[in-house]
Amino acid sequence: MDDLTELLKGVLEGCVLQLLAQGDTYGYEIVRTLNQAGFETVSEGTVYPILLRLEKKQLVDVTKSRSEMGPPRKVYSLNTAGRAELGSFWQRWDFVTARLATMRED
Amino acid sequence: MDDLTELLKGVLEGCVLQLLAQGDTYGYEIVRTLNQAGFETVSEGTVYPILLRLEKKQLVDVTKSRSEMGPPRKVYSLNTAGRAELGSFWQRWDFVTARLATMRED
DNA sequence: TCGCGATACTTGGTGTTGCCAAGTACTGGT
DNA sequence: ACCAGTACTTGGCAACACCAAGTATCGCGA
Repeated sequence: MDDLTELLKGVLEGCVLQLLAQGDTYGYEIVRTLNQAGFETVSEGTVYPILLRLEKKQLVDVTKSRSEMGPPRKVYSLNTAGRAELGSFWQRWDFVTARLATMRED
Repeated sequence: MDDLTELLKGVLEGCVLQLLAQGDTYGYEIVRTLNQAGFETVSEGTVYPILLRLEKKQLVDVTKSRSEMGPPRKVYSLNTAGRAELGSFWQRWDFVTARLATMRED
């Protein structure tokens, strides 16, 4: 698959929100989940900035938790504002996909 | 509808390619077509750079044509490379939408 | 004839985003 | 002591949509 970079703008943040909605998790795991979900080239340098952004926008709560293997994890959990933002994301996504589907038909 | 800016990255160029695939046209008209297609806030400052980009990438052929109202138009027509790029765009788009649909289900 | 509005295109600067590379640091196994 | 795997950070880059302002052409009404 060709370069998806531009098409992923805004989308990856939505993906991370969606993953967090399915249960608390942390950066390193999110990277591997996204890789298995088909976004094979997404790496840590992409995901961690997203998480820092979500934190700054106060869409997530953060707790440190010890790990058996390696340094402590920053475990993220979606808060109320985060769930609202996720809803807004899907709304915007549906809007765009609908318009594109229409344009494609004509 | 909220701000779609980030979600439109890469998408608008695809839209322009798609419009050109449906017939030769020019910038000013493309803006209005996009506006009527639901992308109401897309303006000239967004569309013209896309057209210059397509021209630079040699995905379109350009011909000047006089207009009854106003200055001459730069009429764009999709060439072979442009049609290939459009196909590639839809392929990438389908890829992303499919992965997002899956992530949403789970 | 003078300006005004609609048409039509250009360009410089801005902010956001994904991406790459490099670095830091903790842990367990050999 | 070393190394691989785990886990997070950060600086710089390129691309894109967007805004604002500017330029230019034409037709029409005052």
